[in-house]
Amino acid sequence: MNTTVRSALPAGDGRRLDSIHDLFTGSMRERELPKRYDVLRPDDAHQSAYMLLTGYASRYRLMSDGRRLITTILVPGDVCDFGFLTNSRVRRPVATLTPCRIGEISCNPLPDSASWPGLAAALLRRMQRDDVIADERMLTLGRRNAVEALAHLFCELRERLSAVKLATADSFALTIAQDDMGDTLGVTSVHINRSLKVLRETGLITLEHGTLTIHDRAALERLAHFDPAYLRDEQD
Amino acid sequence: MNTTVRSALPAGDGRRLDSIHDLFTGSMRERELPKRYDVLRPDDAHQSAYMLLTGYASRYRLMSDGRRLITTILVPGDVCDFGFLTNSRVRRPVATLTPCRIGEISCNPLPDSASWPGLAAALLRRMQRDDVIADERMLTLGRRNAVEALAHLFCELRERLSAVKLATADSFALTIAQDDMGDTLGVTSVHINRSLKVLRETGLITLEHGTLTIHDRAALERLAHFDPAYLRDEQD
DNA sequence: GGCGTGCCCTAACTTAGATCAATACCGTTC
DNA sequence: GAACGGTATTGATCTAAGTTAGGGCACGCC
Repeated sequence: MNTTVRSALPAGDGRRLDSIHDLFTGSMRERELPKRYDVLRPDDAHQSAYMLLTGYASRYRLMSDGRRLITTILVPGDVCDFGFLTNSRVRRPVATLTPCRIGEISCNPLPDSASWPGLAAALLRRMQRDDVIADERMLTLGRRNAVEALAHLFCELRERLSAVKLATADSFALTIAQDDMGDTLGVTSVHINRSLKVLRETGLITLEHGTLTIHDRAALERLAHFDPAYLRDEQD
Repeated sequence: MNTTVRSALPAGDGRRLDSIHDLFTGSMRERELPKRYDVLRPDDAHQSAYMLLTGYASRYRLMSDGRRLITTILVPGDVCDFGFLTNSRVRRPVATLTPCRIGEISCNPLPDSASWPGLAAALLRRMQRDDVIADERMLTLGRRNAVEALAHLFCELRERLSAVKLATADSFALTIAQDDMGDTLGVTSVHINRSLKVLRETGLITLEHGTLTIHDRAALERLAHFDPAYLRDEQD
């Protein structure tokens, strides 16, 4: 159906499409993007589907007076936006936070959801996972203080990066600027800096040369009220 | 597919299923629920799909120490949760904020998405609409002050209720408690009360006997940085 | 080498919103 | 009609975070 996913794959292609990985690998074009590059601009048509391959990117919202909020931090393996599934215009801008590599597939010869139920289910699960991540972020924005917020962000990123083999039990590359962390957690970069100092002085973490090291993960998770359950892909 | 939507409708049913309305009307069972009733409890299986018919309900998140955030306010016509589309457990609790009437349809003989592409597309559009509403709420939580937040909430509710003929150009029934507004906007009910007073004293609104009246909608929208575009169902 | 630019870090002061506490105002129920 | 539970309202005080304004360091560029 043209409102969900367009025409079917060229017949005889023979590929299995049961996961998002299947969808991208093979047909995707890779691009290197600099820091602060706009991947999706509001009101543009969704021409392609994008997957982040390396680096950090963000979905964000701007206010007319310059206030900004990063609504989602994207890590490698994440689909930049699911708007390509409907024939809509871009509603949420997406931009890189660091230099990135992204994979792009054209929207036009997109496989039909009906003939690839496994893919449709995988897309649905991903969308719902994004939703619970968003809910958790809302809880942070509305009810956690800055130190808890930062702790929670670190726990969440570690967990998500760990799922794609980019984090160990206690460390990962964190190259996001403090300004961007501020816009993610709804505070100023000055206050991010202060809160970072608290976490450092409590001995919970160190952050240097773009690497975050967690010294006491249990304590950090307790401080953040972090429960990894919401990130687990329950494939029951 | 059992991970997306289960078995097909009994053959020969003959109904068209091109909208969410089609899905519910006919096969749904109606229930009257009191205020503060749990519609969906975390970790339960999704047995049914629910649509709110009258009243206000909420998706929310709790922290172990009692802090709460309402992540979504549901108005009549809204689907309580889309988790029923996958065979997952309830991840986000849903509860009524006022006495409500809801429509319930069993998950088991749910129509197959493949045979009802119009329905699948409608569901997808609804989910994406919820996402942009969530993003806008995040902007509120992270970057708007309490008066702006309240103004924005009122503008958004008016717009959404207006789409289902439950609001006029300048008024609608607002029976949500100040406590719940606080948990929606990430502030205390005391501060909601004070911000409400500001809006009243500025002459922008009155709120009495459960009815909100907007006296200067343009001014309220300007104050809130409200742009109704994100709510419009662009059916291009 | 000097200079700009983008981050990081810190301090001093201000403010939005939290907390605590008291009173008022319902609509129910006995 | 009294008693009660839930909600709204307001005041006084406190605090987390904002604002403003620096200085520092690393980098790429002319």
